Amino acid sequence: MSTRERKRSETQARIAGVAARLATERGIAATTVDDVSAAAGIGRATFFRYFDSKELAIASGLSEVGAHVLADVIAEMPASLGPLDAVRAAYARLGEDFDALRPMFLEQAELSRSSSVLFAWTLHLYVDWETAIAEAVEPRFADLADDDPRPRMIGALTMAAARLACDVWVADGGHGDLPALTQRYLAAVHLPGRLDKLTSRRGQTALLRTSDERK
Amino acid sequence: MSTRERKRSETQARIAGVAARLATERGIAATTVDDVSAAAGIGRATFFRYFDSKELAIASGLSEVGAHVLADVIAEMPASLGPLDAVRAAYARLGEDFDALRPMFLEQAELSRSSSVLFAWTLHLYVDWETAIAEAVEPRFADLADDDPRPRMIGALTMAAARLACDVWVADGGHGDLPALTQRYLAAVHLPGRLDKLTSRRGQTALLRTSDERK
DNA sequence: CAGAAAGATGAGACTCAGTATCATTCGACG
DNA sequence: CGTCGAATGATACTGAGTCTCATCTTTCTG
Repeated sequence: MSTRERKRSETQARIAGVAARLATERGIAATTVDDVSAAAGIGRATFFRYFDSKELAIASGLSEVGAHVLADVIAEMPASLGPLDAVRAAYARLGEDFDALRPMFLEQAELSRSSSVLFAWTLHLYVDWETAIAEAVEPRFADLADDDPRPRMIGALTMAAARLACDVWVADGGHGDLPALTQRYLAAVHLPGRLDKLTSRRGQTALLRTSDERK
Repeated sequence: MSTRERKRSETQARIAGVAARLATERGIAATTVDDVSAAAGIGRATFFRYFDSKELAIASGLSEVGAHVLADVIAEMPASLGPLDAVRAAYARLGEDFDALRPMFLEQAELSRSSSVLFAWTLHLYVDWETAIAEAVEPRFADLADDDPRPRMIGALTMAAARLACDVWVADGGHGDLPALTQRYLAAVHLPGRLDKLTSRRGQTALLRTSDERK
């Protein structure tokens, strides 16, 4: 990793961290980009070179536990597990360390739902997670066709389940057992083997078939 | 309905419609709130009394075909259908008239994905749809407990499937058959026939206990 | 190693989204 | 009518997000 790349990712992480901390401390509205930039030791213009919006930086900082960690944990799961089981196991694994993170996690979850602008950006971030999950489970599919929708389906459905579990947990004031709740919601997600039909209609990637055939 | 209420909803619809039209014609960035307000015959301040953000107004206008229509169609489906089947049938029903709407729908779908800000607000709107779907399918559950998550689960999972189908369709340039695509994605969504109960620390909440079939 | 090339940064100016205030107007209702 | 409360429009203000340009840093190349 070159010096340039390392500095860049360090700066990005620092901005996100500062943004999340300030937003947690004083609220989103009271946290200006100037504040974050100054606290992160960068210029205002540089801030926007790293994040498209203030909210995205905050949401990104709030979800450091998110996409990459989850993707890495998924990758570490036994190869014998199927895609869905691997995601469930990864969430279970993350849940083991949850107690220590609970207060922080609750605070951040409440923050991300406190402003509709921030919530919108959080949802936007979830789509990135979906993609990360999709990529992480890809190796667990045998005979995966190009543009096979199943990985993304896994990503989207499990994220939806995890989000709902988190919603319920937050609505309950964070008193419940989020990891267990998440497991139960995830248990409700199933991809039937039938989905194979989706991708192998006439032996090719039927879902994306297509303009060429029609023309 | 009083004059005041009628005018209010008329104004709201007019703003959303104008916002969507202008954004479609000239792009989002080139569409200012002043433009929309002027074209809608209202003042700038009034605009923000109806919508929290420019993007929300546009997204709202783009999705008139959305939540309410879908919810109404779900409600019209035969009572014999279970929640999931009702949603699938509703999408199928909407798909029947799709050919006429296809160009407009594609244009709007591409627009909503053209800007990450607008996309974030679109995702935010999808959550409203999830809620609308959840409410629409509620009557199709027997023995529905308070705070039963199954309706929201139906909403979230079907919206995720529909969104992915739309993504794939848009990525393909809108050449494919979106209604059929949506049906295939929706077919991949299942709530298993028998699920565990959720025990929360706060008490016991029936959760995901039975199949989605109405009994 | 020196200098060029490519990239990252900061400063400042600018547009426009979003908020707050206040006077005015409009609809509901007696 | 006349009054009250809600809706509106004008205005001013803060801050997000964009753009340009000069400067500095890393990397490439001879």
